Amino acid sequence: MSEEFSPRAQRLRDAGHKLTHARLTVLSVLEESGGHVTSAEVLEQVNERDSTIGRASVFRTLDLLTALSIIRPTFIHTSLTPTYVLLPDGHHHHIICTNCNRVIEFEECGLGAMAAELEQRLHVKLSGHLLEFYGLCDRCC
Amino acid sequence: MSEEFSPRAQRLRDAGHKLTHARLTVLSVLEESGGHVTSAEVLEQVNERDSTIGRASVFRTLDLLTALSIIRPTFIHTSLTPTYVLLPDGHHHHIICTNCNRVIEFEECGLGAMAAELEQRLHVKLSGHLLEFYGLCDRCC
DNA sequence: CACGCAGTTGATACAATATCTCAAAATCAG
DNA sequence: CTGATTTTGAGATATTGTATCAACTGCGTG
Ligand SMILES: [Zn+2]
Ligand SMILES: [Zn+2]
Ligand SMILES: [Zn+2]
Ligand SMILES: [Zn+2]
Repeated sequence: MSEEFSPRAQRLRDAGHKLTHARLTVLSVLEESGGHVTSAEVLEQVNERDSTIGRASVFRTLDLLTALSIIRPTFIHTSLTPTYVLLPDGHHHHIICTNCNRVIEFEECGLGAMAAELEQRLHVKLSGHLLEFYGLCDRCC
Repeated sequence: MSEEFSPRAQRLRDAGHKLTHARLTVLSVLEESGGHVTSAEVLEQVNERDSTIGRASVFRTLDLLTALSIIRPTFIHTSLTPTYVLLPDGHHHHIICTNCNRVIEFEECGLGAMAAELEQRLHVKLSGHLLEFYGLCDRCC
């Protein structure tokens, strides 16, 4: 009986990567976070669960998950630390307040048609997208 | 007779900021770059034009321009350096190849209606957006 | 279920990148 | 021009990510 892995872990394996303890730990931290976590927060959470996992592996895993379009780094406020979001169905959408840096997520998106058109016209194969609006939130208007 | 400034410089002034030499230099570097420049590239270009401008001011200006939705940092490959793009009419769109990290820009976007709907429903005031697709480019398919 | 190899790891030193501090300078309204 | 205020620049410092490489591990094979 083969062990059960999360769908995202399966995607890692299907892409030819090993399901190591370090990778599974990083992935579970990301999955249990509310989204928009910085690398420092991921490092801290990973360390809480298993302090033997090295920093380098955490960064390597974040890069790997990014390459597989499982997560995506975005810049909210400082240019120094990106925050990572999961791309649950391949996409993610939010509004960033340019005054208070609050992030408002929203779900709906009608970008399927645009993606299909781009794929055909530019001969690319798209696996996800991120849509960010900037402006002032209701508190800052 | 008042000096002429670029529309983006005017936006800075209108928002209550001074049009200093450092800020105008950073802005002109960004405007003359092709877009997708890293902070290191901006620093280098600024330094070429006026080596007396300090690093701190360049970073401060990048943050300020970001807050005003004049530019936007995005993450292309390494997690270490964001690249900045101008938001010419408030928006920018590109496709990032998750294999070779090539960036393909495209112009068309039908997000005006979505922006209007979000403004009304969430009581926000939007000033721009960034749309990123991820996938494989034509060379990597 | 042991074997073995390629992929992966972790410790540490290192590199790259951004922020802080504060006296001095520059902007710009009046 | 003058003065109130914002902004600057140098460099030390903090933060964040990478390189190196011997040791280890996942996992296919038999
Ligand atoms: Zn706000
Ligand atoms: Zn979407
Ligand atoms: Zn490519
Ligand atoms: Zn657009």
